[in-house]
Amino acid sequence: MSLRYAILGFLSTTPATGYEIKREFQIAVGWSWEALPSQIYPELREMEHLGWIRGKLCLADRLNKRTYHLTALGERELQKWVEAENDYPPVRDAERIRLIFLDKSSPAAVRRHFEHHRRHFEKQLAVWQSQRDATNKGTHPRLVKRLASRDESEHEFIIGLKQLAFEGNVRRAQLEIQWAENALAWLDQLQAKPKRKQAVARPSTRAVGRRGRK
Amino acid sequence: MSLRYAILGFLSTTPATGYEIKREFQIAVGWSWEALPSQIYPELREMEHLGWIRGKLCLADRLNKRTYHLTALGERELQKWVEAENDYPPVRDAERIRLIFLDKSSPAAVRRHFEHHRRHFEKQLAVWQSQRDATNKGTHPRLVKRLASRDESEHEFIIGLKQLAFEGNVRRAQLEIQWAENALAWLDQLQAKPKRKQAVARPSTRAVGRRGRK
DNA sequence: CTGCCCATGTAAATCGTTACATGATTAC
DNA sequence: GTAATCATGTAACGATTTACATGGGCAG
Repeated sequence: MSLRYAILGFLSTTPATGYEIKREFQIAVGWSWEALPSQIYPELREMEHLGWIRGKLCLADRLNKRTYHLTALGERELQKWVEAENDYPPVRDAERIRLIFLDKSSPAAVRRHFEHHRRHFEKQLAVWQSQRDATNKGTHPRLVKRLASRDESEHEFIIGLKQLAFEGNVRRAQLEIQWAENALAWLDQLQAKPKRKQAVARPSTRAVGRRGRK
Repeated sequence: MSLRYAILGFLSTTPATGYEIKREFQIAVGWSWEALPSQIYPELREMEHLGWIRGKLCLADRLNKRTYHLTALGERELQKWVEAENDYPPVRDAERIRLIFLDKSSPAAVRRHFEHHRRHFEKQLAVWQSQRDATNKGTHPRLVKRLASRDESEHEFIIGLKQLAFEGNVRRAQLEIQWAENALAWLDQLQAKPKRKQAVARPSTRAVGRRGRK
């Protein structure tokens, strides 16, 4: 049911069409909720039916374009939801399951696993960083729009919350990259001295924390 | 479709009944895949039908108890899956959506949000730490079982992978706790000097990294 | 006039949750 | 005997993905 509120939040900054929502929600990262048009359009209909949003047909464009905006009820419902205690989803991590049972595979296969992991989070990091930086510089377009309708005295608070959100996302991606690099270093070490019983190399608990990024 | 392989991996260490699988998969964290009996039992049936596992009725207990073990085909299918490139799930983070749109709420409501976040990950941390520690000390029961059937020369590799997995989970939980504490410190600062325009407190990018844990 | 982006959907299938159901065994 | 735990499910619902469908506007 979170998709509903993610859309509602999006519309609380500015009215938008289903297509515009689709664009933000389809970009793999950046927004914190991904969804496809086949879910978005029915959800918009449903919320209009509930009276949380209202859609206006833009005959000006002669396209079949509907721009939705929040109603007073929709605003209240959004407010209720954001203040409610968050319900954390169950842990489901296929990457970890794979890693744990890769112990019958070659080091090369394990290496591919970590390299893919690193690449994945490097891509995410780039997106989160650009959002964070735009937020810090005050050029984030959606943040700018949101500030426009609010009193100056509230700006510090509004900006601060976004900074925390994006900074947290950056940190998460950095952690995953560091972890993968630490794991790759461990593999290097294993392969370098393949048959020693002495001085066993274990993935060091300490080394993870150091910043060894190139 | 990952549930199938999570179960398969579980059974690759030791044969088990649906109920035993259910117990591990129901514990909120600890295992990296949560699932309920209503999903597990049908999945076992289906995999038996596919010939990946085989179930034996334990008449000894006079209970309707079926113990499943991997077939050679099942082992191959598991191996294929773990080596396949991981497919990362879409980003869906209700916590972040809430945070971003909490900007019309009171600082007290925002504080509750961060405190709940910290509590949630402190609980997770306790579980992951106990698993990591048991792995490091060599007392993790499932790891011990897995090592038993494998050649001594493989042990270092097998143990190392588990350590990496659990260490990564510990780090993730620690990151979330640090982040929440940093956020709470920012709130404190905001409320301490409520109306100054000078020396604006922003959620510092630097402070997150420091270790300020009690 | 072709291909791309705008713009909106529907239908079927899959994956996961919630609620309910049943009976046997074990500890008090 | 009665409550907890063992042990296995089924049915309905909800959320998400995949595949398919349609048509207008605009640039080359």
